[in-house]
Amino acid sequence: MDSEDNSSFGYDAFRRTCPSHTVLEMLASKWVYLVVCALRKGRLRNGELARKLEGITPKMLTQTLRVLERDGLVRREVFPVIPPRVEYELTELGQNLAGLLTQIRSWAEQHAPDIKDARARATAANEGEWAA
Amino acid sequence: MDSEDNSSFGYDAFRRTCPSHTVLEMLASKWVYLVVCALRKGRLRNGELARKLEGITPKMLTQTLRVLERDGLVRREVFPVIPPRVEYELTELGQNLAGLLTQIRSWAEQHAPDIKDARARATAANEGEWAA
DNA sequence: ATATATAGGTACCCCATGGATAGTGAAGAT
DNA sequence: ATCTTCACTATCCATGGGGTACCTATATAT
Repeated sequence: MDSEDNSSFGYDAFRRTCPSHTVLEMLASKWVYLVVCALRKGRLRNGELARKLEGITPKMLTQTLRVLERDGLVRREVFPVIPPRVEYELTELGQNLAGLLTQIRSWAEQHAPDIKDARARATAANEGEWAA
Repeated sequence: MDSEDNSSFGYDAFRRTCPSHTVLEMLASKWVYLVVCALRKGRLRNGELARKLEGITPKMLTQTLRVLERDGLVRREVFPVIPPRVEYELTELGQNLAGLLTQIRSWAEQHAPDIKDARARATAANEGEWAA
């Protein structure tokens, strides 16, 4: 009587050892979000992704793409030409996820002002605190 | 000509300086996911959360709750009794987000097997690699 | 012939963060 | 008097996120 609302298949992300927990850990990354969103509308090259994701370093980009490839969300295609050409695209599983992540991203964009306000209020409250 | 698909309000999570980017960073945390999901069905005490979220340490629980409170997603209510009693519940904004995060969690639970398989295949492929 | 640019990625280092463990305070039960 | 509960804090340590520099192999420019 405490598995409650887990979704139909016996998987429960609240349990540390559950596979879905590790999936959640993998998804819990800023760059995973953004890379998946960026690939949503079609395949992109490494350099194109690097330019689109402002502030990502080559290392983090590669690392993130490797994880996504390993987990079957992204497909990597190498063209044996010089200079090298590598393209990345979402798999079907990745497309599926991209829909949800895009919703999160939209939520973040829509509610950014609310959260900014909340933070400002929190800061103000804390600064008032030393007076008490 | 490259803001493309950002959602209607001029916010763009791909830009490092955009408020929505910092919101995404805040959401990109395993414990934020799980705490918000856990609070979805009603207010809970610190200890109840700790028991529900297997593996969370008191420090991470408090830290996560403080962030969520600061950002206006969670409300904290203290009852001045001994021993202390503190309850947490989602704000309206938090409820709103919880719907999306629960979808992600469901997705993780549904597709955990797919991803487990993909990881197994990736590992097998890498182990075959030394033979080539 | 040498130098430079390109594209994608690796190697190395550093520090911030996640995470574990122990401690705090106040009242009531034993 | 000591122990227990509850919600935290404080402190320490290790992991890994993140930055920078470098590498490879050719085509082009000089």
